[in-house]
Amino acid sequence: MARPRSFDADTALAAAVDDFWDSGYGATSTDELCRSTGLSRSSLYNAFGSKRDLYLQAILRYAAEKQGQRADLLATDLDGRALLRVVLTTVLDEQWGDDDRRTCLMINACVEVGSSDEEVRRALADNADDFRRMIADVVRRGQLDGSLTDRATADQLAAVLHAAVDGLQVRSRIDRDRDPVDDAVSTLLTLL
Amino acid sequence: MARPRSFDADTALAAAVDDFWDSGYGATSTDELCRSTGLSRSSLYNAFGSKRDLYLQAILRYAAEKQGQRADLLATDLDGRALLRVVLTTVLDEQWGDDDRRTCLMINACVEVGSSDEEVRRALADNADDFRRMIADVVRRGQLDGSLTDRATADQLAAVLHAAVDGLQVRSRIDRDRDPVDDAVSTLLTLL
DNA sequence: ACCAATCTGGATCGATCTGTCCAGAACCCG
DNA sequence: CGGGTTCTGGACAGATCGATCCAGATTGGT
Repeated sequence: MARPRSFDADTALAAAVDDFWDSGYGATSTDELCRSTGLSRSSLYNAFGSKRDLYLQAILRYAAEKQGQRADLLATDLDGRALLRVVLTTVLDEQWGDDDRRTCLMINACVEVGSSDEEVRRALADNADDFRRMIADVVRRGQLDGSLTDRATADQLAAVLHAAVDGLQVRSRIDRDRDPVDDAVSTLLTLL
Repeated sequence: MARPRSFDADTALAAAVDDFWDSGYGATSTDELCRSTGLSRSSLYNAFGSKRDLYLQAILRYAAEKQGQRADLLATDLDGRALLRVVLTTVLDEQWGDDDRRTCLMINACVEVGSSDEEVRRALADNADDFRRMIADVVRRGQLDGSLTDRATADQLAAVLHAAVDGLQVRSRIDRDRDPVDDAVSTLLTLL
């Protein structure tokens, strides 16, 4: 047909994810996106449409990757309580392992764009639902094996756990010491 | 001495708070700040220094106002559990009453600037500490009057509650229906 | 080998950004 | 009432923004 692309679109998208994750949507310039992806402006716009379209695709890619990681975690044979602790600490490990202690890109997007872009909002809501479903699966496992409370349904507990881990990520942005965050996870688990 | 100011600095600062709250630091232009405050560029820069300085002052003003509101809540004579529910729902009422369902300016600032500005970071951390202290006071009241669990210390429970309410605010940015958020508050209270 | 189609580099556009600067207006004090 | 000081409006500077456009390079199909 014609001249083929000299770059891999998904590799470029991965670089864009990192940019948006670092700086958010507004503060990431198209120049920076060209630099990090290695594409010229023409190629960038030709491949992804606009900065906003690229942002949406970056969010979808990030969400898909997260969903895969969650499936991996569920494949272990830990009891419910132990697995729940792994789930919570894994999220925080990722954040504290990063120099800038970035919050999950989804949280950043919730705060920055919120409901102002319906497609983005839907992507964020879908991802949040997936994450809560995964947490609910873990809680259900714990309720069945007796390691977690059944004073509330798995879905109800998952909503609380999801909120708590998101809030702890926000806190981790400004805390210097991780101990209080880990303590909060332990306290939360003692309540379950 | 000389010509006096033709505007009230705190009124202007209040307008700036609203701008930054609406759009964050980066997406709020100095033109918009001039428009909402009614000041010319000269007056704005003369009074507040720079956009970044104005942002810091806006955050400090917002934090001071929040701290006053918290003191008011503590002055009621509800039992600990009832007061805790009021505290949590008050935060969410404020958000859901807003058309854009803005998250607390402090959360926005945590996500957007994080630790990249040490003065801002300190202001955010101080405010978070204040809020947690207030929650701990409420929990302590509930532990003394027997309406709340003492399976963990008040400080430990406050850390969990603070994280949860922050996470629920993030969720509220993209949820269309408030019920799941209220349900999460109820579930959280059943665990205490 | 040549045509048609796509991709790419880079210049460029118009808008917008933060911050500065200066001339003149407004005021207090003596 | 006048002098010295501060405030104010608006023009301006210099940089950067997202997006477009076009000429030329590169390819597959015939």
